[in-house]
This record gives sequence, C-alpha cells and structure tokens, in this order.
Amino acid sequence: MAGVKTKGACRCCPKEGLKRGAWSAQEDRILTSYINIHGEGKWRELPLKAGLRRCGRSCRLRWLNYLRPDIKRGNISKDEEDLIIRLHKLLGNRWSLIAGRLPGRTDNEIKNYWNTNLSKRMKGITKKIQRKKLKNKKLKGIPEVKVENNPHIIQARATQCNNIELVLGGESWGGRINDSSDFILDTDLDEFRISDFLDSDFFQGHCDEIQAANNATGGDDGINNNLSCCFGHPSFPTHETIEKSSSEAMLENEVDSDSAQPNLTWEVSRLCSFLETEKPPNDREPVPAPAPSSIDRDLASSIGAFPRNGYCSCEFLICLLLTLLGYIPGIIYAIHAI
DNA sequence: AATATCACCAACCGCGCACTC
DNA sequence: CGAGTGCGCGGTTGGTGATAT
Repeated sequence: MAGVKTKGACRCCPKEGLKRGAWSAQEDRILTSYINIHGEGKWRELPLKAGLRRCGRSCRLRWLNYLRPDIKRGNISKDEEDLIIRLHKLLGNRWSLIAGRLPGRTDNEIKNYWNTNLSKRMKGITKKIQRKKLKNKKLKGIPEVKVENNPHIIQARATQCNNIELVLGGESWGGRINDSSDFILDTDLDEFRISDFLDSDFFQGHCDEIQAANNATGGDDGINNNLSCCFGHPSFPTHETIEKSSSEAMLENEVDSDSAQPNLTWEVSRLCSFLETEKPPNDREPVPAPAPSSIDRDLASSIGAFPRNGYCSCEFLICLLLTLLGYIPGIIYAIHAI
C-alpha cells in the first residue's frame, strides 16, 4: 500500500515528501513512545517533534485506530455484534457514537465491520420486511407515506441535551431531553407497541415514583396532578384511546398483526435522531418556536413539560413519542440545540 | 497453475465544527 | 465578526490475501 496514493496532501500538511500508506513497525514504535512521553494532541506538530515523515492526521489516525493501549483486538463477539445492530438502528451511521458504547472498539473498526458484514445481512432482512409490508399495503390500497414528506414534523438533529417545543392542540410545550437513550435502547424497535411502552418499566417506574411521592407526602402535592392533568388534557389521549386506536389501526393498516404499526409512517428509530443528535445541518435551520404565552407556560408547567430535576418529564416524553408515532395530532415544532 | 473476482480493513481525504485571535 | 487553525467524523479508496473459475 505504501507510496501508492498520488492525490495532493491534505489541508493540515501541505508539505511535500511526506510518507504515505502502511505504517512500519519502527514508525509505530516512534509514535507510541512519543505519545507515551508527551501525551496525545497537537497532532500537527507531533510528526516534526517525533521525527516522523508523516502527516499529523495520519499520526492521529494510526494512534487512535491501532496503537492505543486500550484497543480491543480480535473478532467482534456476538454480543458486540447485536449491540452494533441495535445502535445502528438508533443512530444510523454515527460510528463514533456507536463506538462510544463499545469499549475498546474504534469507529473505523465498527464502520468496516458494518460495511463488510452487517450491512449486507441487514439489507437482506429489510428488503424482506419491506416486500411484505408493501404487499400488505397494496392489498389494502393504503398509500405509502414517507417521513421526508411529512410537513408536520420538522426534523432536526441536535446535541444530547435539547430543548424541544411540542405543539399540541395549538399549545406549545417545552421539554428537555437528557440521555433518554438508555430507555430507548431497552426497546426493541422492530416490535415496538405503544401498549408495551405503557407497560414498560420506564413508564411504570415513573408512575411508581409519583405514587411513592404521593404516599410520602400523604396526598396530593402537585406531582400527582402533573400526571392526571397530562392525561386529562383534551390534547392528550387516554390510555384506553391509545389502546383502542392502536387496535383499530392494526386492523386497518395491516393484514398481519405481528408487524402492525398504526399510523407509523416512519420508523421509531427516527426518534433517536431527536434524542441522540447533533446540531441541525446548516441548510435547515431550526424553526424558532414562539414564546409560550403565560397561559401556555402555566399549562406546560403544570404538566411537567419543562425540565424537572434536569430530566424531561415522563409526560413530555410520552407526548413527544406519541406525536412522533402519529397517535396524537401534535407538531414537533422546533428543536433548539443548547 | 494462472487468472479473475471478492472480501477485508488500514489509511486517506473532504467537510464541518469549535476555538482562538 | 471573520479568518485561521486544530481536530473529529464519516465516506471512500486501494492494497492484500482468500476464494472461485
């Protein structure tokens, strides 16, 4: 591989005469010993100081992907593979985020593993499912709706901690998402059911918390009101409504109830784009949300839509989830990266 | 045995973000 | 506020070894 590439040097290293291609054992030794003494960083000046005829970025890449002492060598285990598949469903091609959850594995390694092994396998599975769904929809004459064409959802990719405005029934709710990914990760996205969510430990745990708080204070301290207000609000469906619409939609949309997803015009995995995200792309700035009126603010406050103890309220997350899934006619109005 | 094709993966490169001046 | 710089991310390239013809 050495000396084969002929394109121009990269932006950071304009100098001619830099070595390219595969690293020799001696170069590895020089780089490792230099970093062991001086630490990582300042990659641009590293080659000069270490005496390597390499681009700084090449040194960085070699260290991060190969020479670091905490790199895990060997084949990807079955558990790791499962995790990669689940994380990829949630995060897409965000390899560094995926690698962050696999200790000792690099983004490059996971990306290569995905491209050479998993993508083909997953493509096969996806095609099979798509063929089945398309067949069912054609049978029922249901038009395909793509999320990209859904005017009610303004998609944005934001950082892990976001403020979100959710418009339901003409009222604006705000909320902050803090690392909800663990909850999402515990959900099998292919088999997601809203009833599963309502029965989930996440949801039940929150209800238990409210109950415990209620018991501890000997009655209604306002927390209980948050939940009852949320479910009692005209914009919010009751548990029964959700179950009913879910069942009806299953009957309406799908022949086979095993793969039924009522009004699910896009995949639940998209939810993760909102929760584990990056800044919105430059070409699509987030739409500024109107400042909530004082009445809206009171409502939002009473339902716990604004941050409570640093986490979004369960009610807010449910509303967001249900809106994304199309169970309730809300609009994800804007997502503001902090 | 020779050649073609495929699979793997280290390395490269362009782009964009964050930070500093 | 804009330019310059450093760095990280993700897509792509191409060398190498394995396998098929």
